[in-house]
Amino acid sequence: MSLSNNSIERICKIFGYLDTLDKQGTKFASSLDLAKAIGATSYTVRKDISLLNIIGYTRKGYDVKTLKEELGQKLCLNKKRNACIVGLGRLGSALLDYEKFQEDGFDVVAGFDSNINKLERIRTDIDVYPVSRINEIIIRKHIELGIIAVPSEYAQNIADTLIKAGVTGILNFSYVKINLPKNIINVNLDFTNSLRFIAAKLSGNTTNK
Amino acid sequence: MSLSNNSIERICKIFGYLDTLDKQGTKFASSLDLAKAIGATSYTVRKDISLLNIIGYTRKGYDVKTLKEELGQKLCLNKKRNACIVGLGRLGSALLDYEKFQEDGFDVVAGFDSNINKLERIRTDIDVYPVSRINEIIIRKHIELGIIAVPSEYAQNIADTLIKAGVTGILNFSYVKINLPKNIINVNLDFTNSLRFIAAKLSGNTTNK
DNA sequence: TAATATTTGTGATTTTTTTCACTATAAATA
DNA sequence: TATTTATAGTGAAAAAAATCACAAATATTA
Ligand SMILES: NC(=O)c1ccc[n+]([C@@H]2O[C@H](COP(=O)([O-])OP(=O)(O)OC[C@H]3O[C@@H](n4cnc5c(N)ncnc54)[C@H](O)[C@@H]3O)[C@@H](O)[C@H]2O)c1
Ligand SMILES: NC(=O)c1ccc[n+]([C@@H]2O[C@H](COP(=O)([O-])OP(=O)(O)OC[C@H]3O[C@@H](n4cnc5c(N)ncnc54)[C@H](O)[C@@H]3O)[C@@H](O)[C@H]2O)c1
Repeated sequence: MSLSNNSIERICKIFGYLDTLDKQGTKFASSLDLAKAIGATSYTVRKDISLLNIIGYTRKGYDVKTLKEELGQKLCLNKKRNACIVGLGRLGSALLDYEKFQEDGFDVVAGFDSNINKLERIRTDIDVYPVSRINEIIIRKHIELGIIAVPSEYAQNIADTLIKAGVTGILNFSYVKINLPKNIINVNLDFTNSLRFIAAKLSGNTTNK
Repeated sequence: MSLSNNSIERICKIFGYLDTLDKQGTKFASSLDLAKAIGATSYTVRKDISLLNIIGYTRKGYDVKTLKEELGQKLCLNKKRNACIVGLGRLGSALLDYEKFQEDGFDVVAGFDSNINKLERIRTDIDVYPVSRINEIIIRKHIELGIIAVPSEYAQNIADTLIKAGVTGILNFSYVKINLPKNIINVNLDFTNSLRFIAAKLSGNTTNK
């Protein structure tokens, strides 16, 4: 099996939308329904799904529950994974209390910060620790994913620490690109770049593809 | 001029990195330096830049200050734009106090929430208002960009309200895709999808392109 | 000054991605 | 039951994107 990043991204969105549909009690969804919900075309959706050898039903579309199950299986989205958040400032503490991660199978089981006072003051159900304990806790709690919400100048260092401890996936909210071994999967979310993208498109001297 | 979304995204990242280089005092950057910093190849970077008719210097690369200025000009990233945040909960209030938006030319000039108690309790330098005043304030403060951080079920409604008031760009942090007229530019940032993407790639049964 | 090394700029090529166009199928309807 | 309609599946075509390859330019070094 071999999917492009674009296909993976689309399928992840479809997966999320199927969850919404399922909770609403919707039984079937056509490729066009799915396409609209994720901002793609129906051809692309059908191609993506058929790349995974999943089939739908003529004149009905895809069975919501089944498709979600199968997509989840093929992309390993059904398996729960443990995550931690490093940097419990404004953004990190918001993330720490975002229950949806858990609902979606990403269990945030630890938070880390370098500021001991902050650790004492923080109110949350999730265990929080000083950064000095990253290695120990990641191993003990089998943490696979690291979410980085420290000031950008420390992001690379924290990433290195996380990886040394065994984390294999990193979601980085700082605005620096971190350099990682290529077996580590990494996504950078820089909100400023999203605003820039919007501003650039608004300026209009670009295609709209 | 006509740039693909991919090119725009890369250029936005380059723009941000040039800012970092400039602050460090770095004078020149080669296409390879830029490529590494944004996770692309040097060819692609050179193509992107030359699509904008910007030229570099043989054996030196690009002049950091000049390139930043020119990219900013071509993509309208130098112009300041006013933004507002709707939904001042955990995420929204973190965003409200994120100074970097302002440094990068995005002035967050208003926050809105439906909860009056929250508005009274919130501590921030930015003016906050009840949602009933969205229309009035957006017009009065010339707000072009709306950042949506309300619970997902209200996101579409808030988007409609923002657009009616004149906002033309939307950054949506909720997990629903909002439907918008096509002259409105919109980016959805769903963190769960980023984690899913990482999980899917970790599972390994995908290409690494 | 000559030789060398580095880096841009870009047309050509290759690869990837998307879209099209059409068949097959089965549900709904007459 | 026959007809119509909606929708999946998919090879082929088209479009888009990325990469290559190399000439041109100029800084550096010998
Ligand atoms: N606040 C936002 O809304 C927002 C928006 C976009 C991006 N970000 C990015 O997220 C990151 C955090 O931003 P923030 O606004 O939450 O900052 P913040 O200053 O509120 O919080 C940073 C936290 O990291 C901790 N910290 C500092 N160094 C550390 C280290 N070496 N190890 C562990 N913890 C450490 C601090 O004690 C603090 O609690 C930054 O990289 C920022 O660019 C934040
Ligand atoms: N907390 C996070 O870290 C996080 C992470 C990813 C995505 N999100 C998304 O961001 C959004 C906000 O999440 P949150 O955790 O900050 O939620 P929250 O419950 O802490 O805050 C939501 C805020 O929106 C306000 N609100 C509710 N309805 C409103 C309306 N109609 N108009 C204006 N304001 C309204 C509430 O009063 C509250 O202050 C959600 O869509 C969530 O999915 C949050």
